Amino acid sequence: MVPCKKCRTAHNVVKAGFVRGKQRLFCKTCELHFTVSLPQHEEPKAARQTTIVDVARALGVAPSTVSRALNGSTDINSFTRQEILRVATEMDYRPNLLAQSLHRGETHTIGVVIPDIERPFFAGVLAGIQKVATEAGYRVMICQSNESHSTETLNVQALVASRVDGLLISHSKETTSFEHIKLQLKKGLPIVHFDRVCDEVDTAKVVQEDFEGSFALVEHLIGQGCRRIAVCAGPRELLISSARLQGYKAALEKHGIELDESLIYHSHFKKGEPLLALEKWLALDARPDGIFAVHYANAIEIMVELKKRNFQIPQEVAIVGFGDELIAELIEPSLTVFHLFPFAMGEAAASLLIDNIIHRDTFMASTQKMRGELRIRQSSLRS
Amino acid sequence: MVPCKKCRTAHNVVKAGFVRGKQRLFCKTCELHFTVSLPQHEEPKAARQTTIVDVARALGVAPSTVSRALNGSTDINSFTRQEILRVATEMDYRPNLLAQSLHRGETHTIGVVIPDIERPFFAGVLAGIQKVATEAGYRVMICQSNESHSTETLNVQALVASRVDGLLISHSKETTSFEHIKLQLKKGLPIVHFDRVCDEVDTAKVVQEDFEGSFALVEHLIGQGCRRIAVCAGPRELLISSARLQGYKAALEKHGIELDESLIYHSHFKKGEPLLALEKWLALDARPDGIFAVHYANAIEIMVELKKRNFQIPQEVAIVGFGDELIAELIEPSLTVFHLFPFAMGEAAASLLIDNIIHRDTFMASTQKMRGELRIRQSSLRS
DNA sequence: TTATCTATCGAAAACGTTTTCGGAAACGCC
DNA sequence: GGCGTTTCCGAAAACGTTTTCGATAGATAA
Repeated sequence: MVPCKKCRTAHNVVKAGFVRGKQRLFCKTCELHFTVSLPQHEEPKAARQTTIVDVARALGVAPSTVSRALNGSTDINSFTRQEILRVATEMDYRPNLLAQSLHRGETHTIGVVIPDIERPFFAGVLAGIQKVATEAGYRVMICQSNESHSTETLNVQALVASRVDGLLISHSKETTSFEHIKLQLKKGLPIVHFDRVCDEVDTAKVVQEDFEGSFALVEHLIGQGCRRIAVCAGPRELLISSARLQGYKAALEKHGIELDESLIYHSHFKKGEPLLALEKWLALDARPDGIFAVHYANAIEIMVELKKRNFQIPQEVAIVGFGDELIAELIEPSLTVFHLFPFAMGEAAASLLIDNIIHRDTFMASTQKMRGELRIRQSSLRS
Repeated sequence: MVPCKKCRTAHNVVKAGFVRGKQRLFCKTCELHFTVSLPQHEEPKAARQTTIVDVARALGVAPSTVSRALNGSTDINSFTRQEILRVATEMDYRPNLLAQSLHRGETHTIGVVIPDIERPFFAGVLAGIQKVATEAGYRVMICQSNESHSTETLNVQALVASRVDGLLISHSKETTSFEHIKLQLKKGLPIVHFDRVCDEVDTAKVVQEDFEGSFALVEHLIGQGCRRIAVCAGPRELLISSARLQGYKAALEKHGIELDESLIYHSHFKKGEPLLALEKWLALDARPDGIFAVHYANAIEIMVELKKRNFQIPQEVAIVGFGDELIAELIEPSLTVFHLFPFAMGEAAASLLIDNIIHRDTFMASTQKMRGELRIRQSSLRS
């Protein structure tokens, strides 16, 4: 019935069970097992991208020769090269980056993990990263941790699985353990921290003037006559929070103002939270005459609430915040801030990372501090 | 001197030139060319990721068997599977996504092209895209066109070169030719447009209520007694601009207000530009008593300028804008807007795309319109 | 027994590159 | 003409998977 695939005759072919739903046969002459494949209505095979092999075949040369022509190797006749390049463009050849990456062991892609892409600060950083990366021929893959430690860990794993050449990360505020970072670092993955860095590992870092900025803001408040300055601090776990709190304390100390723990409130950058702090402060016998929020958004929230309650700003309470956005300038009164340059931070971080990737062995981890600017506006100017 | 690589004797070996800097030799007995490679101080070979082959070797099975165990094939003994899984986790095996993608011809990655990541609207869309994509097991690669047509084209090419499985795109305002899109579409790449769509091609689209929202805003102004309503329109080239302008015109027409071309100004969403429009309008004999900006940021700019000049808002001039941000709520007077839901738009677009990718042949392109909301605030409320 | 069947596995091809190594031919020089 | 040289190119391996196809052993049915 069914002819053997080898001897083409059917007289010694017997059935031999089933495999994966198909009838199996055995030719006793050839001692060959085989299955009958139905004529299989041949698919029109959606037009593939042309490959190096296609180009080679079209010219009657070897794939390796085409590769040589494309990659500017010297080991090739210039006429041959020109012909190959001509045909390649003619056939609209585009190298398959996957195959290239697989072979070369590098993807020319960098991974970025940020807490929240919707925060203007991080969006700005991203834009800076994109710019530098693109110019250097790198692609960018972005993940959001949504301020969750477990998501952050998953993000890192996903990026590593995609074989990114390096990692840029700003930790979630939940993150207190850095095993996921240490693991990759041990495997040799270049990693650069920015903004919310981690001091447990030896990576290059880009940070803000957290201490200096806070110091400047608080000193400015003192200069305006404030003596009871409350602070809406950040999550205790974050390094940037404590650095900013240190700046606050240092400014007080310099000017001989005693620290009052009841004026310190640790928030989590969450909406509504600063109002709890405010409630607490307003209930004090001695109310604060100045408020410093380590996140400008918190400052704005507090200011809006104070305005609602008819407080005079800055006369009764002066307000300043860390970080800046258009809104801080447009709100009334406009908010005194320590202005940051997120775009520049992104550029710096990406530059460091790419440096680290390229000079993997000689690269020395360093910490770069981005300049910020004290921008004095109406919310604190008592003159 | 130097022994032949084959016969191991040196007595018939002669020099035969140089290749790539290395001495070349020829053994006349074996008729063999070969080069002498210096003992090459063996590199310690930076610890590779463990592969499927490593796992296979550790267990004495074939790589295909390991693959089967990992992929839940039925063609494997359950004990074997367990052993393989055990050893795989023990050796911390992670599949190489590059190799998988190369083989399967799909990357489980989607590409996104947006004009500007720093615009809160697009950041919101991105967040929505990320959420849906991640849940569906897709990674996201983002590019910015910076409102440049050529950059946009390069972005698309780069993403295609990275072999993304599909494309989400919101066009730059420069883009009037869509050849780069048509080309990829012809090659069978699933593409979904959002916000700034293009009606020349048959793709699935997600749009805002551009017409309806504008209509509602302008009708609201009319309801507040405005009769000379100026419009700060968008770039002529963008579909969303003309849709919004149509909404404006339709509202006027419905209420029997004659269209006055001198009240229409086409801006490019650029900072400072709306002020030129304002200048023009204030120079008119009959000044506008209402202003509609098709971009809320323009509305805010205009409002800030009018306040500087001591205009009464909304009494002398009422202002409304398309789109929303926290700043619109906090500025004084707060701005009446047509509120959008960028996150939801991102979710919808990503869902459509993934649908398109999975059901490539049966997928039918459709246009989905996102609901918006008229949010009436102080800048237009005269009562 | 013998013919068939099932369960389980390995070998090898394939995905699209790049790179290594050697072969063929032509060239130069005594 | 013999020797050393250079130029240009092809074959094949490698990157890490998945998939196809056939092989084998034991089980079952005839």
